[in-house]
Amino acid sequence: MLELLVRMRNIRNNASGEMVGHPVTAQRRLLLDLIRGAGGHIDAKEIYRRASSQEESISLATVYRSLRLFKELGLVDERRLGKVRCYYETKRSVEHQHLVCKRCGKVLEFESPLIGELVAKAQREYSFKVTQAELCIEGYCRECKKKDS
Amino acid sequence: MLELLVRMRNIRNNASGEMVGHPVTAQRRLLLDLIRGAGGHIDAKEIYRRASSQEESISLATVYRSLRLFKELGLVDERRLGKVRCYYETKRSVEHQHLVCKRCGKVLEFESPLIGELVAKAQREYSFKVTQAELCIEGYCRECKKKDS
DNA sequence: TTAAGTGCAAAGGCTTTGCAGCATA
DNA sequence: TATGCTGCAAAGCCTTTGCACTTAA
Repeated sequence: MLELLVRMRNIRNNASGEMVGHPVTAQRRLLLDLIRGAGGHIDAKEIYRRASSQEESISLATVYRSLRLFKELGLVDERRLGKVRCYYETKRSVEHQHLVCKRCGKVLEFESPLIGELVAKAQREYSFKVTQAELCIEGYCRECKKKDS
Repeated sequence: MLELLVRMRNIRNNASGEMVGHPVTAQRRLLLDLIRGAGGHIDAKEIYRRASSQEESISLATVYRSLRLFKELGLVDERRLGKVRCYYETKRSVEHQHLVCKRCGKVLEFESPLIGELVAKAQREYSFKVTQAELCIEGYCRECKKKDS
């Protein structure tokens, strides 16, 4: 946690080239804590709901503004899973992808070196500079598969 | 084209088990034509813009309702590329994925058998019944890469 | 002290829906 | 003729923004 806050405080260069920081406010600390504690796959509304219960006056606007900042600083990843909503999770060292159940909404994590190969292929064949690769697999999880049949 | 309309007309079962169809209206014909003619990656607003120029009174609601029907009938695929918008394209035999340029918005198509392997792995390891797999790669295309550096 | 963050409320963009009238089969 | 599609306008959902006030450093 500490290192994230340090990173927040020392990340920009101002006009004179000095390193200047983003103030570490109580709200930002709380939100980052919540996202880290959520273990991945939490959306803005749920972050707001949990934050409100600890800090009644926090606003949804602050949640979105903080999420944008965290993204820019590389502290969290934003993923668009399923239909509409964005989900957030703190950045992890190992790349992973998601399986989303269309019936119960459960999100499973999924890892494979093949993703890296796909990215490499895109770079090679299209001279494309890849900044992000997202595989979203939709379907039905083990339990929901049974229930439906 | 013809076969798509036939499909639309004969796709449902009513309460008595007879096949009944969705009426083929002028609007649906026009919209399906436009989507097929667009060669992929067209969004609802653009579909509406083009449709309006041929049929002034058509409404955006009809565009969205038709898109939903086409999806349900399996006539078109809906893909969420980049940040927010959905793009539509007529269903093709070969599965493919997309590379989206963050600078100019261009969408490149991308094919690889590795996707199939990933899906197979998900099914195997998680007992997951996969209905859709979408890989969205973001980054910078050849031209924009040059311009930026 | 001062640049930057915050809450609030309003607005924005995309998509869906209620309703009365109209068209397809 | 009867089911169900259409246009219109309003609403819904998620996200962003303008403004005046407050706060971290």
